[in-house]
Formats: sequence, structure tokens, C-alpha cells
Amino acid sequence: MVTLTEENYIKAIYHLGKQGENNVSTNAIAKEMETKASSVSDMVKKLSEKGYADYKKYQGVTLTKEGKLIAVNIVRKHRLWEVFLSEKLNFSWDEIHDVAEQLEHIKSEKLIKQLDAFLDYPSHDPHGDPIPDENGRIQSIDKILLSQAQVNNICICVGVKDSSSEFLKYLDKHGIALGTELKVTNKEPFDNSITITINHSEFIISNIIANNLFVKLA
Amino acid sequence: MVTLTEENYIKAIYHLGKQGENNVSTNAIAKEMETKASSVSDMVKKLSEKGYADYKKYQGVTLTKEGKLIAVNIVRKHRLWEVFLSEKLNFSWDEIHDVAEQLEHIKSEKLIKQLDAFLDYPSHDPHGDPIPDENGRIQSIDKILLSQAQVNNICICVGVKDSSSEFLKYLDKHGIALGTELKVTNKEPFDNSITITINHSEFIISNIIANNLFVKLA
DNA sequence: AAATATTTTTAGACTTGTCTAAAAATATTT
DNA sequence: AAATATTTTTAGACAAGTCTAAAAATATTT
Repeated sequence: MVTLTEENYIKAIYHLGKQGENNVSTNAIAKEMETKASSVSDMVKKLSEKGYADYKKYQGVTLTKEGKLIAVNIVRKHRLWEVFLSEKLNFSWDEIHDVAEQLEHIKSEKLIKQLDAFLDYPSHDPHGDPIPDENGRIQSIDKILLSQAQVNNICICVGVKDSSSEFLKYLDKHGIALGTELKVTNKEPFDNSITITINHSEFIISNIIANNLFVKLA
Repeated sequence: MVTLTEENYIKAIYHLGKQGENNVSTNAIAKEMETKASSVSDMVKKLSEKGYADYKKYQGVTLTKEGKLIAVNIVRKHRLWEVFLSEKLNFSWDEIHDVAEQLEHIKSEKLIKQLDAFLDYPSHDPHGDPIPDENGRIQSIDKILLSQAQVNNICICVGVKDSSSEFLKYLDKHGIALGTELKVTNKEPFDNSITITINHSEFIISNIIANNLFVKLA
């Protein structure tokens, strides 16, 4: 049995360690979870004893195969619920996260299976992140940061790197959503700002924005 | 802030005390929650300190107005989720409860508001129990136990008293669902069994069944 | 109404997960 | 490579919620 707290630690290790591949430091986890390093030390020892993580004192922690499976399952649930909240209950980008964070811990295989079917087997969540399948497999798409696109490239917005409420609200305000098509009409070398055209109207976005928006080339 | 455990105790007191009106004994709560009386004693003291319950030592416990509001809100959430599971995710009567028991604790006003709208403001859950409105008001319907119906009464099934998995499966097997119309064709005084007709086919049900099925007169 | 049985409460212990403060290990400077 | 800084771990304490065992109150018998 995996407790709710354990699930949250496993999830944090998974995300901090790039899909659970990399080693993660105690402090990094403490920061992510807003707890103290001492609490992390205790928990990481526990996860290791339960076989969810490999851990040597002072050397950070990595998820085991079993730990990764748990993590990917939580991610699957989280993202399916995000689709539900967005598509069926009209939640906006920035309202989704907190609720999905609670819903992801509901335990019922059937629930997720049926929800998946009800939503017609979505492949990506509203932030453009891929939804792992029942076996934990993740299918990713060819995406680049908008800042890496070239002048005259035509791109489609497929995801965000920063999913903070502020950033999502910014995008909303400027009419940028998943699926929005845009053209890069200029890149300013001085401050790395980018001029883009959406629906024949042109505007300038800062490098910071361009660095947090994933697009694919059309 | 109401903890998950507190919510569960409040809910138990509410149900055991007939919509929170009656006084409930420590032992009754312990039995319902599958804990020990000593744990109940502690918690009931805490609920009373927090203003959710009135409690005098050795005299049992009653919900305050505030406690009742919390309870009715949980009931509302529980029943809305039951409708969702049943109507949208094709859960059967007997699979619903466990999952709804988890979902009822998710905290988000907006979630419940939107879910209510998404389900088109249902008035009753799949077991026939009324769904309290946003202000906690419960609208009940004129229902009687099937055992109280008279010979030749034509009735519509509107709810169950016992919602155990076994009972619900029994009903399913015999083609009895909410909304099913049936006619009482005979009552046997010896064992209080009842003969009913559904769709022109007649069969006999025991007094135990008739005592757990709510109907309204057509 | 005394004796017995049942219910309820208290006291003290245990678990999970948290914290602070101090000690130990590792990293970085100089 | 010694000194300093940072990270991580340990030790001990605390809160929530649970339990067992014993004491106190209430209910039921006889």
C-alpha cells in the first residue's frame, strides 16, 4: 500500500529527475514539496526500504522500476482528470491544476479506465503534455521551444514549459491556446524578443515567453 | 479546516442520527466507522471543541447547525459523483459507492458547481436518494416501502433502503431498477411475501426484499 | 436497591509524517 | 590541503489519529 504522502514524494522525484531517469538531491525534493530536508531524508529512506527508490546516504535518490510505474500512473491520472476538467467542466488552464492534484490520488482502476474511454482516449492534456497509456508508455511529439524557431517558420502551439497561473493567463489574454497557429515574422538579436503573427495580426513577445512555449513546425 | 477524518465522523453522525437530528451514541459511531469507542470519544470531544457537535460526556452527540451543513455538503458531493459514475462512466449500482466515498472529499467549490451543471442538475442519485442543493436544502419525495403497498397498487421504484452490493445485484438480476413500474398482485399474510407483476410477468419477492425497496404510488 | 452488565471515558502507548537543532559528510574557496 | 560553506543525516520532540487496558458512569437484572 502506497500512502498519499509517499505518492507525492514519488511524483516529485519523478518530475525532478526527468521522467525518473536522473538522480535527485534531498534539497531539491524539499524545495519542490515545501518541506524540510530532514523530512525528505526520512521519507527517502522509507521509499528505499519499500523498493520504490534506490538510495545511498548523501548520494541522492533515483526511482526503481516499480517507483517509476507508480509515478507514471499518477501522471496518467492527473492528466486525464485535467482533460475532464477542461473539456467537460469548462475549467480554464490555470484553475485545473489544484483540483487535478487532489483527483490524481483517487484509487480505482475502473474509474480511470472508464474516464479514459469517456474522454475518447485523449493523447495529451490541456497543457500539451502527453498522457501515459495503461502500461505507462509515453508517446512524445516533436516539439521545440518557440525561441528555437526560425524566422518565417509556421508553428502550432502544442504545450507550455511553465504552467504557472500567471503565464497561462498571459497566453489566454493574447489569444494563444493549444492548436493556435502562428508565424515567426522577426527575431530581434538584441533582446531575443520575437515577432509573431496570429490571424494576420502581429505582435512582439519577449524571450522569456518564447522560452516557455512549445510549438511544432507545421 | 476540516480534516478528512473529521469529515467522515461528521458524516457518520449525520446518517446515524437521521439527517443529523437525533442524538447518536459513541458505540454506534464506533460500529459504523469500524473503530474503537475510545477513538470515537476523543474525536467527538474534538468536534465539539471545533463547534461542529454538541456533546456532553456519557450523553452521546448531536451535530450543530454548522456540523449539519458540513454533513449535507458531503452528502451532496457524494450523490453528485454517484450520478456521474453511473450515467457517464457506466458504473453499476454496486460499484459506485467505494469510489464516491473517495471523491466526496475533494475540495473545490467550482468542481461541484460545474459537475452539477454538467449532469444537468439531477435531483436524485442512482439509489433514489435526493441530492441536497447548494444551500443544503433536501427535497424529498413521497415514498413508501414496497411492503406497505396494497394489493392492486401500481408503483414506481424510487429508491433502496439497503444499498449493499448483494441487494443491488439481486435487484439487477430481477430487472428492478429506478423507474421500474410494478403492480402488487398479491400479499401473503403467512410470511408477508408479495407477488408483483413487472411487464406482465409475475413473481414473488420475500418480505425482506419488500422492506428494503422504496416505491411511490403511480 | 444491590448486584451485574454494558457503555463510555481516561490514561498511556504506537504510527505516520512533520519540525528544529546539532552532528556528519561532501563541496567549494582560498 | 586547510578552512569554510553547503548539504544531508540523525536525534529528539510534536500533532493527529489510532489502539489496549483499566476506571468511571450509566443501564439492566434480580
